[in-house]
Amino acid sequence: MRVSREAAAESKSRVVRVASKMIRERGVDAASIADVMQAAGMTHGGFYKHFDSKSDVVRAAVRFAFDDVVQRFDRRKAENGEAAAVATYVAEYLSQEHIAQPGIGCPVAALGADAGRHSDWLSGEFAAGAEELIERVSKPMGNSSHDKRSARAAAIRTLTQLVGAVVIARAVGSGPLRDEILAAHVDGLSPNTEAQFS
Amino acid sequence: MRVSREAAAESKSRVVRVASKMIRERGVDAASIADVMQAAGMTHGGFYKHFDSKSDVVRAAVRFAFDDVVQRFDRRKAENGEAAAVATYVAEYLSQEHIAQPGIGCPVAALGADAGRHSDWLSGEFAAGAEELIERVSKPMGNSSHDKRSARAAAIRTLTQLVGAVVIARAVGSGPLRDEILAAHVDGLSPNTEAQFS
DNA sequence: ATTATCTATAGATCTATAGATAATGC
DNA sequence: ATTATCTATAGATCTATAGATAATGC
Repeated sequence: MRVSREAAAESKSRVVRVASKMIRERGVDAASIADVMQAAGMTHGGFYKHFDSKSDVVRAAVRFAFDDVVQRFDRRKAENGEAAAVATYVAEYLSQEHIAQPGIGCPVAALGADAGRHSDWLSGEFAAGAEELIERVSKPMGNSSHDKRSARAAAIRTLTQLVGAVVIARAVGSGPLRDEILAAHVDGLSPNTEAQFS
Repeated sequence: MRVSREAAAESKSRVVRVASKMIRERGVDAASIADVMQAAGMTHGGFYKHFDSKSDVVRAAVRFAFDDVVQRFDRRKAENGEAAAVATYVAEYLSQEHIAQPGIGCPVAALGADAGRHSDWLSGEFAAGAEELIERVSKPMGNSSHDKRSARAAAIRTLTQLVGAVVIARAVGSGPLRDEILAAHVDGLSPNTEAQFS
């Protein structure tokens, strides 16, 4: 059952999309090739015409996740400006919706620990993705050379705080503690950061 | 080859200790019972006289990890007081040693994402562990009723920031970005928090 | 003729159980 | 007699490969 080149390319990108969601939901190890391929509407034997190994699709899936997040940010920025894009990013990041839907959420919060364990072949994607996020969050914070340095450090702290908040909020399960964690950040995230945005 | 009750109890706690380290290093899924038992000096068949299932030992291993962290903190507190204990906790948390040794480090940074995925049977341990950490970090921050509430929120923000910093530092692999992330926190972690400590 | 996909399977690994063994503890 | 540990294995699952099939694209 051969299909056209176009359809084959669509198949491959569908596998990446499905893998990206399933891996963020279940983790790298628990997302099996057979499950991914089934969710993509194919049998698992066909997988190896598109990818050399599972690592290959995991890397592609992580890159897809970062691209998705970054493109969403850039769309916001084009519409409402940088400061508003950052504010929206933060608000959505700390929302119950994001907590409940890791499959379409931040790859760092969902897979950061997995990347630390597979750093030999996976951390490259995370270094690149983190760099793109740092640049975007730091830009509206400062312009002079000194400002740029401290803005970069502040952006890093904002991002680590967001990631930590979502990781812990998910880890403790649904309940008052989760809500308290989210509220502590929505109300009081990085006072220095907010000041610089205003 | 039966052993004494005492020796059997020691075997069980050795399995928990070994499991706690291996699970933090490899993640819940990748730490197999056979590997844990072998590292504990036993064959894997013996496992099921001590535990009903893998979930059982994972829960025990997570609780052991939290106990370890909390006891270390409380020892410091008894020696040097609460404020110093928090400061040391933060400094050690953000150290290269902690990044390099997840097996003996914070269970939230190592396993928070795993807990989010297995929230039905694992998040209870994380909720309890996180609560203990929040109490300890918030105590030196405020005493009056209003102070207590805001101190608790500040403690939560400190903990999420630490967890996020270590998760991302591990995820990006060793290199300048990792060092920059750690430096951004060692230099400038939670200015509001530091102010309240001084 | 090439190749995207499918069927089938090899080889490894993982959780869990069954039954044997041998030392403890009543 | 009880039981902690070991040996052996069942049953499931996972990555990867081999070969067949059928539609594309030269």
